[in-house]
Amino acid sequence: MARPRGLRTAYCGVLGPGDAGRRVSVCGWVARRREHGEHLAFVDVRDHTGIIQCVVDGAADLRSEYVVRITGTVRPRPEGTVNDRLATGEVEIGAEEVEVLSPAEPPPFSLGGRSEAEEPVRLRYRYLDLRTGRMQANLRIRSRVNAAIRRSMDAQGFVEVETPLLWTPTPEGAREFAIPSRLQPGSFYVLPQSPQIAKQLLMVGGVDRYYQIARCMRDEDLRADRQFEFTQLDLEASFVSKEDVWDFVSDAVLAATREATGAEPAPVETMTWDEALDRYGTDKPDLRFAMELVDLGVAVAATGFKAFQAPCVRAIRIAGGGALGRARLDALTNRAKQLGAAGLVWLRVVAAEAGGAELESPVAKFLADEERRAIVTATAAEIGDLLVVVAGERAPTSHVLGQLRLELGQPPVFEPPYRFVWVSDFPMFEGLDDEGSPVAAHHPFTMPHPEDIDLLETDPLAVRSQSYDLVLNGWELGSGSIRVHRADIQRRVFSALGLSKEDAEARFGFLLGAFRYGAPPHGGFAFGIDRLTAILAGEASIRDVIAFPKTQSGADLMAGSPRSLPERQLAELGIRIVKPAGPGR
RNA sequence: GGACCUGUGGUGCAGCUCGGAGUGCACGCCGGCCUGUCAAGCCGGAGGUCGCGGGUUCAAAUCCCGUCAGGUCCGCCA
Repeated sequence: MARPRGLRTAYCGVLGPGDAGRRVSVCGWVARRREHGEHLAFVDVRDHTGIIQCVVDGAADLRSEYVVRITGTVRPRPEGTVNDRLATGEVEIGAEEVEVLSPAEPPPFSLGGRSEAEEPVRLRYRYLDLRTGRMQANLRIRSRVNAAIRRSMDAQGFVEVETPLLWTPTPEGAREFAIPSRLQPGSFYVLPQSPQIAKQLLMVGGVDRYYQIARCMRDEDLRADRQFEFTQLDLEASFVSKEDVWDFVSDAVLAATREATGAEPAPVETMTWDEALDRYGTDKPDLRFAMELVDLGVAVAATGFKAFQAPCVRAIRIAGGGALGRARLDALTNRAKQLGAAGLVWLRVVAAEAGGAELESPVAKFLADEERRAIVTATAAEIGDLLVVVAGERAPTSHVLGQLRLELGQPPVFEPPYRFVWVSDFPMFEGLDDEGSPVAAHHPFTMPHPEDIDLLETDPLAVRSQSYDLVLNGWELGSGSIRVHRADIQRRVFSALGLSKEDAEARFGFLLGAFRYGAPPHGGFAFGIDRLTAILAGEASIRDVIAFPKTQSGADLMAGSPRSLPERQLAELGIRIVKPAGPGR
């Protein structure tokens, strides 16, 4: 707690019996008042530390949210009037002087009430919303998360370097925000979607270990976990392996978790992308709950049941799900189809006449006795459970079951425990573009897996990369990779991407130029601080850990952005509006 | 670009399925009373374009169409 200065000699929320007898001045907002005629009034004063009851002998001409300075003597409350629901409930201030520093109109919504206002109202009056305990706590958690990350980076020898916000357009990746140049009308800067290229140039520049708590801007659609502008811990280091990068980042996120929650988090786990897909049906597994995907390939290898004659047959076990009714099961089937499955087979695990478990299902008659037994064994199913089976190609089958797993079992993202996991060995390329060329899964400067480099020319889709994601409770916190630092490998990657030498030069010329002058092997990472903070603060949306966030349509309900610009300003920038998107404001 | 949910005094809700006078609840607000309250209490009062536009109907908060805003998600986010 900071030492009180200025108009105050004490903070409201920390006064206790030990302060009895002290003459103090507290400053804050009137949270509530309880008046008893002209002889007695109770005024609850709130600052960022909490609330203290002040007792005024006489009338108190105060209203909610008036800003006041109250001077008086701290005293124990009279017997029988202690409020044990209030941290300061054992004491009160006998007010001797009440100063109104600033009167206030009644706020549009209650700041300490039982029910919270809806988000549009909170966002319109964000400066009031920030006064609530929830937002005060969230901003302070965020500050401590940042501080813990900075301490960790500093202790690991990282150098904080700022990179430009006015950057140059890069043709790949997320849609960029464009900034018109006044001095060179018709030319543009862009706001960085990440400092990716800048930090690689810092490695060429011999910085060795760089980090930055960096703002990034992406002009893509918004979500609960995505804003136009967001903050990430961005880092890059030279002469390191991916395990080194993992150590750097793990230290920072675990320190932040300790700092924000006071609890000791489990070490960060590791898993390959293949394993994540097979066990959880997603590249961002939530390890807090089981319901893992079980492969039934062996169990039904020789089946006569057509639906199970597929390259991949997998199941999830829903403990106690046997009680689900027909309507619920039909809904589950429809959901699976909606997600792209050909169908869904459900099997209830019931007690068998001969003892043990047997399966009850519309399709049970198509399965041989030993197949049903093998399924029960493979899934470790118990009586009363429900098994849900999907068959088809490996990736879509896993994705459908992974999604069903989340919809049936996933707790809110912020619910402890905090299960961090590194997911590594992503494929280098995912799918093909319109021209039949592979598409980079991470970015084209990602180093291929050393065992797979020679597949670049023969089987590019089978090439694994040295990239990795950090996942927490099913949210992707960030991603990184060991980068290509050698011209020959870079040429082969570009070639695999269908990029000619000329195209590569035109798109990434200045980076490739830098690499000609001695680039150290390097790798790095970036993770979203908004997302990490939201989870640690117990929030399901990053808007609640951002002071002034935007709505899903990209509007700032308080400031009124975006808006049109005066004609004069547009002319100066050499901009003419062709199609007004709307009436403007 | 698409799917779904929401929109009713300042705030949070109910009313909508089955159309019948802006009906109701809680909080807040204004005034009065009240010397130990703490979600203070008691009495009284004010406050509404039922998001907006159109349609159906004798009659629309309620049914239909469109639209705007907010949210969740898909696409998108190398």
